Amino acid sequence: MSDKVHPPRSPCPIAAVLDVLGDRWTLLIIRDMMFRGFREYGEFLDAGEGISTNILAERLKRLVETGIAVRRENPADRKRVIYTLSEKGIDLMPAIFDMVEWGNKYFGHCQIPEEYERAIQKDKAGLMMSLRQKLQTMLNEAEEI
Amino acid sequence: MSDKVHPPRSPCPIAAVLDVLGDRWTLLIIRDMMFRGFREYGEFLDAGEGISTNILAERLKRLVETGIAVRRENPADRKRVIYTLSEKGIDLMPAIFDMVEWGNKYFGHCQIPEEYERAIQKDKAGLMMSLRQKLQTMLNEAEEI
DNA sequence: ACAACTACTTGCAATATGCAAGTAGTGGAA
DNA sequence: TTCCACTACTTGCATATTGCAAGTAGTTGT
Repeated sequence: MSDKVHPPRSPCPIAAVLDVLGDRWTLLIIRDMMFRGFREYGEFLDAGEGISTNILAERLKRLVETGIAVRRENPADRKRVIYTLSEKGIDLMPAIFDMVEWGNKYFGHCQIPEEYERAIQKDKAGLMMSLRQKLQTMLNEAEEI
Repeated sequence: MSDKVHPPRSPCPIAAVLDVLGDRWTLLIIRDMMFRGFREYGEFLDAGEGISTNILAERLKRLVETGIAVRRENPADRKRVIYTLSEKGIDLMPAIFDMVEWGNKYFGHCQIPEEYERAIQKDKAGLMMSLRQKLQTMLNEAEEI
């Protein structure tokens, strides 16, 4: 996960996914974009996971380079930079939901709120649909700027 | 991803998942167990991804420690060690399928065979069910030893 | 004009990884 | 029974990546 290129990987989708998401931080940033609505550098930094500034900057750059996130400068307030999930990023939702469910099942010490768990079990597709819509809206707003 | 413990993470399932899977190799080993039926150290080593021996050994140990895989020595041929996915490991299947689909959609250079893709689109649940059964059988056989 | 804010960079020490080589316990053939 | 190959690892060391602390640059509000 640096600027350097890794040794070439096999032409397998999983290997390709790992080239982008296979580190300790990237998916947490995506999580904060997807579930917590975070959009700014400072928000990601204070997300409570203790990521350091250089790593955050590098990962955000990479997310943009790989087309998972979009970076916009706000002309109305040019000191703020907005990061939003792209379509490609939003499409990670099923995989991330599955990971949440797996983690929730097997790691007792870190579970999502029970009401949220019930909501998933009751209508996962619906939940995902409305979240997707929300993220799509955020993306469109970002594009308008 | 070493023997040392990382800085503590937030109590979020995603963070917990990343503590186990958040590196460049672990998921590839799981993939080989899940889709290719690999079970031995030597098979993983020659899987074509270029993992080095020390990393492979460390990751296998970690997979066992975290209960994702099971390690058995075969009394009939004591130089062979068999690694098999546990229930917990098998339960990663939905997430991995989703990642495969995502990677397949967005990384043109590394797609799964088209017939396989069609099979997924046609009857994903059925595919997963039969694969799960197969892995369950492998796990049971390993337990019998 | 200045202080605070936001998004980064930079330098360096601590960790983790990759590579090459070596070890230990079988098992099978001679 | 001896020896060679095989399998699953370990070890040592160079290189790469990360974490931490500090610093910089552009912007905004006062």
